[in-house]
Amino acid sequence: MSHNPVIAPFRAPNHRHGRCLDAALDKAERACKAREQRLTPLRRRVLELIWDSHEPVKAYHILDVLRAEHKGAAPPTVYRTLEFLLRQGLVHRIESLNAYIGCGEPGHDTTTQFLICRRCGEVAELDDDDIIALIGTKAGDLGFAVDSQTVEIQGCCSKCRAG
Amino acid sequence: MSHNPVIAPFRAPNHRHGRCLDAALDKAERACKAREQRLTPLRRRVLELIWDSHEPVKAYHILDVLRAEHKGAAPPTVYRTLEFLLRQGLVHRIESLNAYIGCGEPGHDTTTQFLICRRCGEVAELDDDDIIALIGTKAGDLGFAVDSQTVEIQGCCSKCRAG
DNA sequence: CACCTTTACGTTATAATATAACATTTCAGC
DNA sequence: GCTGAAATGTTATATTATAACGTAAAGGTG
Repeated sequence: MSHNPVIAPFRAPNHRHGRCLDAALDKAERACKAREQRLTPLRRRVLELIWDSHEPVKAYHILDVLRAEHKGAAPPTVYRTLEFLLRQGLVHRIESLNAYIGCGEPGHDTTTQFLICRRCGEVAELDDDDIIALIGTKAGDLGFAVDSQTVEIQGCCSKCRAG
Repeated sequence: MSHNPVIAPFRAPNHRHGRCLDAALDKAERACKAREQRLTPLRRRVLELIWDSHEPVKAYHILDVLRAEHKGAAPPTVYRTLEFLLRQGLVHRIESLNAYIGCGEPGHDTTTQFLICRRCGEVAELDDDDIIALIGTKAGDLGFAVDSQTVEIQGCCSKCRAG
């Protein structure tokens, strides 16, 4: 049996988001420190805004918030910061939504999969070795060498189905 | 053993694109006729532009060509036409590229997978039941009901690896 | 510390992708 | 031919993203 593939689950009823957010920022601090990368106040703030929920966040939403906080904010402010956070594996981009979401396991930079609930908008993140391997094998059978995989699964989460 | 999953392969050395294009347009005509949908000259022309290659085509590239051909062309011309072609399953949208590609099997409207060669830009399309099923199972294990899957695999095709 | 190099951020402009809203034309069926 | 629905035309604007160049702050080196 393979290990638990869930990196970031849909929020449980008892989810304490404050703790979740603190943990994410703390992990980010450590990850950056370990790699001698600078998690500047701006970068930290953007990461915090992304972790504000478990839903993907739009670049221009981040920009709106930053603008309210300081005058120098402009699109490059946001996109450069996102670029850094993506490079460090602290956030992921959801291609099918043009939006960004925090990564539950920054160290961990393999390809992951996203479950996107169309009802509540929440996203869960998986790192499922079986999916990765099967896609690799199937592509390999056709002589294709895989660099990366974009796997985004749209549907309805258990909470929404139950509710 | 499962059936051949390849809907649209990477072009073989002997690929005769004229025939390929004609076949695609012909299938489209039939598919629309069967469903009593109108493949108007505009729609047919856009489909033809998309089938002009086996690479994903950008909406504004289509617009540029249409503009050269007739003055009334504007963004809604293209996006509405794409919407029709997508609805009919005649084209697919590649989310990770914001681009559109012809569908090799219009009837066939299950979820498919794309192999995207970063070197030559060509895209192959698969309908691999094993991938679909595995993703469905894994998501189902977490209580998630899958509506649709976006599977886009980036890498290097066999021709580019060989060449 | 003074210098310098690199990295981060500011600023302005513009490119690329996509949709809203309403007017006009065309087509199929009567 | 008339009519209602579908398709297309037209204008405007929203959304997403990058280019290019200038300034400032951080961190290393003598």
